Amino acid sequence: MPAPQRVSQEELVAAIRRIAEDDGIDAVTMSSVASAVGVRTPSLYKRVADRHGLLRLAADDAARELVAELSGAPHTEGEDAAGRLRRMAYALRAFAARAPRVSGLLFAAPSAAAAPSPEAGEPLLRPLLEAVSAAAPGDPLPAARTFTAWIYGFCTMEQAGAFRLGGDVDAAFEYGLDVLLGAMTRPA
Amino acid sequence: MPAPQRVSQEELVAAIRRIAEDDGIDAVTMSSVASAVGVRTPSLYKRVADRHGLLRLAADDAARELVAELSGAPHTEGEDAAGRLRRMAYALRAFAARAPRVSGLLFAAPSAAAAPSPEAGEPLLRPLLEAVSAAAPGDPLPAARTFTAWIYGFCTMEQAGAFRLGGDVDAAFEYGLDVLLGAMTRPA
DNA sequence: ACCTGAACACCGTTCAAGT
DNA sequence: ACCTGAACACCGTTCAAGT
Repeated sequence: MPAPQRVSQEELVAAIRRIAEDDGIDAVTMSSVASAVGVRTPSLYKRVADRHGLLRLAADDAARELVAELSGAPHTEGEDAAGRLRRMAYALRAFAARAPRVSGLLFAAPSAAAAPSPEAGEPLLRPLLEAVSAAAPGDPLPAARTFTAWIYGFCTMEQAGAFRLGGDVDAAFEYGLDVLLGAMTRPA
Repeated sequence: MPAPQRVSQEELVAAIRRIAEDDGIDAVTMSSVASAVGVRTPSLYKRVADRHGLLRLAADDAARELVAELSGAPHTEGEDAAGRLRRMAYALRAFAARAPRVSGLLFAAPSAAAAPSPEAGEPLLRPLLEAVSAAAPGDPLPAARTFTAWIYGFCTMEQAGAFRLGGDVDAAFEYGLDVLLGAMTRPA
């Protein structure tokens, strides 16, 4: 006798992300998620291949949300490529601050199986590469890699509490952004 | 009746690091480490408060090793601060390539309890900060944070296989290094 | 002083059985 | 078609007992 799904995808993803942000990635267990959505553990295997699948669900959802934010922001009329990159950098950092646990999954998942699926990750990388291409003369790849390495490293370290020497972290972010955008837009 | 320790600190740390690099951080369990050094699980609690303590042991050891390499390299006579930073960057990247799993612990441990202890981490950060101070005019903190964020992000992404678009990854490293050192040594 | 066996509460995962 | 109870092999951790 056919039976309809008891928990929606939205409920499931919301529960995973809530647990991740409240109690950490390690707290996202089959048990905790199952009991959060009111079901027994084995039922989750109908939705997901294994525990990493739960994390990928959260990562994909975060990627989708971030993509929506990046493309949702109004393209100011006279905005140049450097300005677009700057806006993206702010959005990425704000997202990392708002959802530190899942945003860690976006760029450096504990396992490839917990990383966003290629289909979810690609729309996140593409606009970044496009903006770098538009801003930097010549080969955009080294510039894009420098930019993403820096912003990923900065947000990760900030969220990990690695900036322990005091000082103004916002100012350090601006400094880095200025350095990178300056170098990219300066003709080689 | 007093009894001497059965496994040396060196054996213990070596086993942890070997398991971490061979099978991943998740494979560093009380059980796997205990059986690798030929002892029962509960015995490990004489050496370490909990599982994160095992990871910290590895992280501290990696930090010590890296510090030795950084300070061991011969100070070329006429070397300036930018040259010293460049050498450090090469050393960090080489270490990340050689010991990707534990080097991940160095900068972004899954938990603060698994991060290097302050005493082990400080000698790693200090020479970096000093070199940046010597190279960059003005406040060294933003410059140092930009440098460490970039190099951490680059090495992590490289080791995670995140640079999937082909191209010359070495060239991207040189590009980023040139950009950052150039900006730091240029007067503001 | 160090090590151990036994025990506890917890995991992820599988699978036959229920509806 | 989805859900479940029961079972399995595995964790981390504690602690009283051994030497």
